[in-house]
Amino acid sequence: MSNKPSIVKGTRDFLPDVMAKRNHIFDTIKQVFVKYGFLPIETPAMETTETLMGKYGEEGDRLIFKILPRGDKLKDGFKPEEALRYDLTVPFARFVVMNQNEITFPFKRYQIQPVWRADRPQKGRYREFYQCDADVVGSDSLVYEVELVQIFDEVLSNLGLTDFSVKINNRKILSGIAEVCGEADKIIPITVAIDKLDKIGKDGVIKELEERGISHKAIKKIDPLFSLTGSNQDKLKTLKDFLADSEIGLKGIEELTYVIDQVEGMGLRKAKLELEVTLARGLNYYTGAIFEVAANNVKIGSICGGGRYDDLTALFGLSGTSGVGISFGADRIYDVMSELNLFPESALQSTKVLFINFGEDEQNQSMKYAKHLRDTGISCEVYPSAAKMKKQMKYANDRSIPYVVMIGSDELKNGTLTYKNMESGEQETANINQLIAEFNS
RNA sequence: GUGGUUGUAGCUCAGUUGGUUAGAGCGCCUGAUUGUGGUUCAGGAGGUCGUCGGUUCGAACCCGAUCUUCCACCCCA
Repeated sequence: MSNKPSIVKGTRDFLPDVMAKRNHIFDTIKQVFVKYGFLPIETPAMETTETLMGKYGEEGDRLIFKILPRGDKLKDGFKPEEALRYDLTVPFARFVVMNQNEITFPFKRYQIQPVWRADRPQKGRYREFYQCDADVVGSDSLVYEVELVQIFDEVLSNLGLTDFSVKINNRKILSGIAEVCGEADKIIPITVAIDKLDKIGKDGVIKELEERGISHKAIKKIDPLFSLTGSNQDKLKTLKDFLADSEIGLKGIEELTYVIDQVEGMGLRKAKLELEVTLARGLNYYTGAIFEVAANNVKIGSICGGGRYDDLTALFGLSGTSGVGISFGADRIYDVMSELNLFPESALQSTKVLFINFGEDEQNQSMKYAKHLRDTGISCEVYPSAAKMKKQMKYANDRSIPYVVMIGSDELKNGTLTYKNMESGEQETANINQLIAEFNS
């Protein structure tokens, strides 16, 4: 009856060498979040279905993992009351409403936890994956949009990415476009269609707009937006003329102009900031800025996303608290970094020294020295038995431990130790204090 | 959710029209080396061919179901 064990579709085990690299990503992100004044929180893996349902568009509900009810409730029509969280933003909105009296606004929080989607897996698309979110609620200041773009730039530059684009747009501009075309009520179908410009091209988008019942007159009006070119400033100018009759559209232009001017004024390290009118994103709670980050030259979906949402907490009974936030897709960033070979060697090392075990007396001496090394902050371990030396050396080699220390009968007698550099193969004899001095130099 | 694709040793993959005992490279284990890993040499172990069922004298190969992988939609990190 011992069937081969299996793992749930779209999920993964992480081995130590993979974890070292994943932690490198998480640590880098966390460090930047902290530097910008964000505070950590966590929320439960499960939320009530009521909290989650209806927040992610029609498609979103389908992708939420529902938890089967238990006991008698199971008979009662299979109505799930609990579900695994689909992202970190909606649970955060719920969190803010419930804890509004304990937190200080503007509240800046970061959160690094897994989320689950009942999707069909593909490369770079998992059913369990981590999001690393930073959000601010309680302020509609555009200062935060500027800072969030800087955070994208700083994190990804620190991770070693050199070629990536931060795409920015504004939902108000999309509303303005729909308004100017006389199809104000069709903003969702319009944005969903033009979002695909990259993928299906201009003709494909036009076809899709037709299928979605947009008038030919409106399509003709939208047409020039498909071939928007030039610098961000050029695009802003063209859009401003295009949206001249739309109050909301002009408001979007004004916001976007501020953010772009500020960011460009201060400069970015590696990121390219690109205004992209066709950037829409599926989440329909966005109301202002919309962000997406793409790694150029790697064929994978977006690696980060984000935007401003004015009404999200209102859904849970707290109005007047605008929020804006971003999310790093750690799993996709991992895939990109693997493909580009960007993980540093140093992300792999753990134990620095292995004590070779030659017998009981030698082991006792090694344990004393190991404690000594650990007290000075050097990570080390003692091989647990007097196995063949070849086996012990191989263990050090396989674990990429850079030094081994040998204490045999001679060293025991003389109060010395022999240490070997595993990379160069050189070895020397010293006493414990000299060894510590060597490692700390 | 729709359509397609993949599965053979720990890993990457061969495997002829269905025909004895299913192979290679790498990795692993043992020895050459009783105080020296990574290199070299010699030897060895390891497979219910994803799973279940069917066709056949006979199935890794043909058929069906199922799971998994990847891809295109949908959507998204």
